[in-house]
Amino acid sequence: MGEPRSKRIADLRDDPRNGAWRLFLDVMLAHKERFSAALAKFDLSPPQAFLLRSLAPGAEIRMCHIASALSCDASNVTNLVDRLESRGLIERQSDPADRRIRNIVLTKAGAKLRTQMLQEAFAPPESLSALTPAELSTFESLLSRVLKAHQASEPDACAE
Amino acid sequence: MGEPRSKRIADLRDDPRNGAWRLFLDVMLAHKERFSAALAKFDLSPPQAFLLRSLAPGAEIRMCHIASALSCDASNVTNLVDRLESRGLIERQSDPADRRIRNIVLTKAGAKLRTQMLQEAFAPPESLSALTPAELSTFESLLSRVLKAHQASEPDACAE
DNA sequence: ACACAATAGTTGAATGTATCAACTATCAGA
DNA sequence: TCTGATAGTTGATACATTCAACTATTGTGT
Repeated sequence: MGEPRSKRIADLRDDPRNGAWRLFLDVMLAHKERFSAALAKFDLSPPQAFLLRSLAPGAEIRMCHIASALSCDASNVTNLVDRLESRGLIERQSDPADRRIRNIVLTKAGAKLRTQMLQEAFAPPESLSALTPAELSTFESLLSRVLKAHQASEPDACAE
Repeated sequence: MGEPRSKRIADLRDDPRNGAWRLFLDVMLAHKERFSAALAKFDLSPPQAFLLRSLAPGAEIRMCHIASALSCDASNVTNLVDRLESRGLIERQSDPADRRIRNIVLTKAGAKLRTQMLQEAFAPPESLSALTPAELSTFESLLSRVLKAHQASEPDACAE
């Protein structure tokens, strides 16, 4: 029990990942306002927007995969899908091979709204222009490696 | 009206910021689960956690500044502060110089819980270790410049 | 002083999010 | 065929979020 507390604090301070992650979260927070404002034009909430983002046009995706992509409960997905389906943006389709499964697909209107919404709400922020094209490329490659490292450590929550 | 649609799409595809921002959001999404799980131990919701994070121990901060830091409505801050105060984690203090203002401060219990919570829920993810210390330093500096560029373009919402 | 606008914060209503437990239906394997 | 796992829904509950309307207070211009 020499100096456990100050040692622990020093360790945390010295972790070179700390500052990077703190800045990551701050950048995230900084863009919440622009994001919400852009979504308001489409009458979409953030979770609804992320759900739409996860739907590739022309592709079908199971609800349990949406839950895993959004890291949320299955019943939450039921709720979100209900709202978007009632607006005619998506559709539930039954899977002929497994009748438990409901495949979600974009409607024509949904695909159109999704494209516009992605361009406005998910567009890169102006502040990214502070980086040169070379720096952007570096930034992208670093993020890509972080994401891959995460995916390698964490298997998909959904079975199959 | 030569080829407006394909030109627009090509422009978007060519924007070097696009891939970087998409990856940024994917990294954010990827860590939602770990974040929520860590917060569950403290019975805190994400907004409550970000509110606590914005409170420096020993410092006082106005509610309108919290609203601006969290990019949310003032009445939402009232709501969040109510909950945290009822748990004894923070306190409202009146400002002697301006009686409209309520300054928020951490209680002793709040400061303790905040420290533990920051270390678990806001700790850098393991996936950041995929980067070398030199790369982490680059990553941090790039994020810092993006954040600064944002702050330069957007003045604080709160007066003063 | 006075009227007036701006600011800080609260309240109540309305809607959406999120989780949990309990449930139905379906599939897959011993 | 029994059993357990999986996909999804439902209802209950709590919290988040915004809006409009409101009180209280401060600052400004005349």
